[in-house]
Amino acid sequence: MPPAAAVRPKPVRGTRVRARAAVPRGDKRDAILRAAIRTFARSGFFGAQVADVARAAGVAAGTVYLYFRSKDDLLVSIFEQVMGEAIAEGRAALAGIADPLERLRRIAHLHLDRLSRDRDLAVVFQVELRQTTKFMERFSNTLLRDYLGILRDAIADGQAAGVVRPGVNPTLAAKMLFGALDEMATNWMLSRRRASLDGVADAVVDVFVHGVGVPAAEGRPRP
Amino acid sequence: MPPAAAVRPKPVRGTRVRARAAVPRGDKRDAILRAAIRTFARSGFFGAQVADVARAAGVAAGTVYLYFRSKDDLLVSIFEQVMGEAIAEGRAALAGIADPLERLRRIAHLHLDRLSRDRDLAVVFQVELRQTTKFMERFSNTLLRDYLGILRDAIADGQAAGVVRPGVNPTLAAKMLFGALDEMATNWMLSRRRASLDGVADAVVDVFVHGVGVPAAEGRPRP
Amino acid sequence: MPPAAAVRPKPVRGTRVRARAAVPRGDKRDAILRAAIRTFARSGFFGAQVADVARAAGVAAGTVYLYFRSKDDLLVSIFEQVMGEAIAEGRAALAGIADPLERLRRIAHLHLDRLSRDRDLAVVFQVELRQTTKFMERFSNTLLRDYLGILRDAIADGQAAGVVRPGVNPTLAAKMLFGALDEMATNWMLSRRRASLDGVADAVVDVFVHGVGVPAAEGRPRP
Amino acid sequence: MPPAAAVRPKPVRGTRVRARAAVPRGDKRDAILRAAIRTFARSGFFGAQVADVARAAGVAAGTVYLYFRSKDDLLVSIFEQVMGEAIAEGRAALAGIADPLERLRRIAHLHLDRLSRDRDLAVVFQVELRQTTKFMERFSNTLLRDYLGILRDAIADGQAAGVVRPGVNPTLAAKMLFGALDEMATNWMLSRRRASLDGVADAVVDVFVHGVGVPAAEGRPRP
DNA sequence: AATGAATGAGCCTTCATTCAT
DNA sequence: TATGAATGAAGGCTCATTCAT
Repeated sequence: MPPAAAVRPKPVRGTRVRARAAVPRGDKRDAILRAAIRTFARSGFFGAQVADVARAAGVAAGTVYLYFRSKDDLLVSIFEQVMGEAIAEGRAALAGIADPLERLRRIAHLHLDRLSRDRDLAVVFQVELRQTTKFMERFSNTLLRDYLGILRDAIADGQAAGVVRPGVNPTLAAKMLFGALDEMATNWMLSRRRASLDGVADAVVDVFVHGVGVPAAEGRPRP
Repeated sequence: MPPAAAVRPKPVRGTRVRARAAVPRGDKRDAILRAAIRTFARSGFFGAQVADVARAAGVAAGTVYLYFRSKDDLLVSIFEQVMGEAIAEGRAALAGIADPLERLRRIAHLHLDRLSRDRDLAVVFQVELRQTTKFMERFSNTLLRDYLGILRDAIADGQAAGVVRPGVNPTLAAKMLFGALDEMATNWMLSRRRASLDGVADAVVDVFVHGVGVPAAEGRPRP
Repeated sequence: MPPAAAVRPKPVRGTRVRARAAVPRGDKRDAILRAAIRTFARSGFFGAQVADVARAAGVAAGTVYLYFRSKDDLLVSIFEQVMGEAIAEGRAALAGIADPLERLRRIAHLHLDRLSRDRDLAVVFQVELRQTTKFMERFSNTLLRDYLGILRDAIADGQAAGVVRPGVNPTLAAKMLFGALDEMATNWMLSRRRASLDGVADAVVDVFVHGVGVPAAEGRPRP
Repeated sequence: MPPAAAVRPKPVRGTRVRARAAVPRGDKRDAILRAAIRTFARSGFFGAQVADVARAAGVAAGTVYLYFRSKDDLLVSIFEQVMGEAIAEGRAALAGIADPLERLRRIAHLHLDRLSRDRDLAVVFQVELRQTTKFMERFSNTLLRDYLGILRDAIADGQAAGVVRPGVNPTLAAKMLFGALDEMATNWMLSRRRASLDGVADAVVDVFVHGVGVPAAEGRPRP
């Protein structure tokens, strides 16, 4: 999906650029990050203690601070790490798709599939990452800016191609689609039942493209 | 043990108003609630201290606990109070409207108008109230359940009336519309510029009802 | 959030002692416990703050909670720790004594000697540990149950051995002796003068065994 | 029992020495005091709130302070009030009894009977009144000083009359008897079963006077 | 005399972060 | 690198006491 997404918040330690390859460079960092996702999802960001994350990662509390500057940094890093992967995955998936509406469909699928693959991650993204306006704004200025840009571009492309109504405001429509997908994700995450999100992406895009109204009769009162 | 001499910390309001009325009830409660909205919006729920809320309300810290059980209760009460008002307002506004699609349009307006009327309130509703799955679930089980129900019913009514496509899943469509409105609200709240939400409600409902696609010729490039 | 730079608050003790020993365990715990005895004795349990105890122990406030669950736990731990030592000491001291009355005499000595050895401890045991029925009951169900049992057994043994009147109820007599000793301890603890308890144990047991009355001629005025 | 016992802590209000008799002078004060006994017994002195006492007495919180200077004063007043009654009762009961040992027997009965008549009062006297060395000392310097004086005098009288062994230290013996009775009271108060204290007083005095030892054979080892 | 709403000082406890080893 | 014991600032909440009515 979005391109670069944020700057590495400056390497905390060991600047030696992986001196010897086989060494588990980042192995422990990953373990801690995964533990953080699990822990934040289960206890909430404020409810979770750094020591809990450390325990879940199988390291000592102090070790967390060898890889992350602070508890906040843990949350930010989750965001950046996951976004980085999502972007790469998104890029690859969208590579050969020219049809603007098909692109939207693909994006919707990627969005929901990725989150439904890992509920803990979904919790972190749908809830914990929105703790404060502080995070929200960061979130907004990276994920959303880029993500909405892609959606908007696809819609604008659709207008150029004549498959999207000229009267539609692409920016507003992009926000709508994002909001709709976001709500689906949140709803799924909160629901106890493991109802899959399969098919939801298609249905969302269908309504988004065709609307709920009856094509010809819209707005026309019943006789 | 004793709190010392204690100087009257300056009367909170005009005390002599309304000679023998029974009004003071809830007066202070409201003041605290309003102060809480302001404070939570500015500092975040976790960042705000109960003492800050009290100060903003012009009362002593302990006074907050005469009206609310806990800091959490403050947040929950904001939610309930505002929701109560919104529901009442909504009911009244929707009373005479029979056309299902017109109902949706009204709801969208109410939704965005109410939040854009008070940015602090918007912050609390769009961010602080979603702090934790705990609140989220509460939120989901009251606001959303009812709210989505209203939207869903309008859509289903639309199907019965022949103005909404039979193929649309009313529940899913309701969530989409809510998600779209919610995203508009969040976006507005985060944006620095005071761009009004005027007109947005209509645009959202337009896309929701007609879709972004070109009516008859979707997928077919224009000549 | 962070605790600031934090200057080492001065090392609590000689840190380099005992090159590679495994001793630090419990070292600090003991220091805190001793500090608690001192602090509770001087300020009373409710009057004392956990921070006072920490300061007296030369550690940070938070450190107390690494060794004890709560302020209450501090009091309970004093009780258990001291009782454990007292019981061990008592067992050893009573080991070779067969004569029931001599056992009572030894117990009385141990009881008063132990408390008079440490006035602060005496205050905690005679006053603070009886704060509430909650503690009282705990106290009663451990200390007293066992302690009274030992006294009662000695008295019953004395009956079997023919040195204690058959008409005496061993349980009641045991409580009386305990009450007498307890009162001596409390009295000593409250008295400003450092009058020693030496000799008191013997006097108490003497009255307990022989009574205050004139042996044969009780009630009959001397000629 | 003891004579004057403490000074009224200076009348809090209404110095008019009962202007018109029929007015419920002190009626409310008594109600509050009784409520305090009940409340302190159930929740402990520190656990009980002044508001609880007020509620139990059927008055407003502020009213308590019209009759008592502070929460502490409530406890002290219970002590003084009850002691006053006990003293009067004791005086009357002991009036015509010349025999020193019989006096002791009477005192023991009065002591235990009074407490066993009202369990809440017993709790307050056996536990709550010993909260702190502060109260303990006050307790010691009034109740105990006077009470022990009476016991000691009786014992000394007994020596003069030849019914008490000359070797006995009257002061020490008095403390022993008090300690024994006190322990009986505490034990009874803590025990769940409502076993009466009837008969206990006689048994205590019996052991106190005759000792537990076998008269002739005391100290003489079995052959 | 009585009320009870309001006060605000005080305290236990938590937990992110550090640092000697 | 890793550890985890120690730190200490911070804050929600209680409750004895006051005082305007």
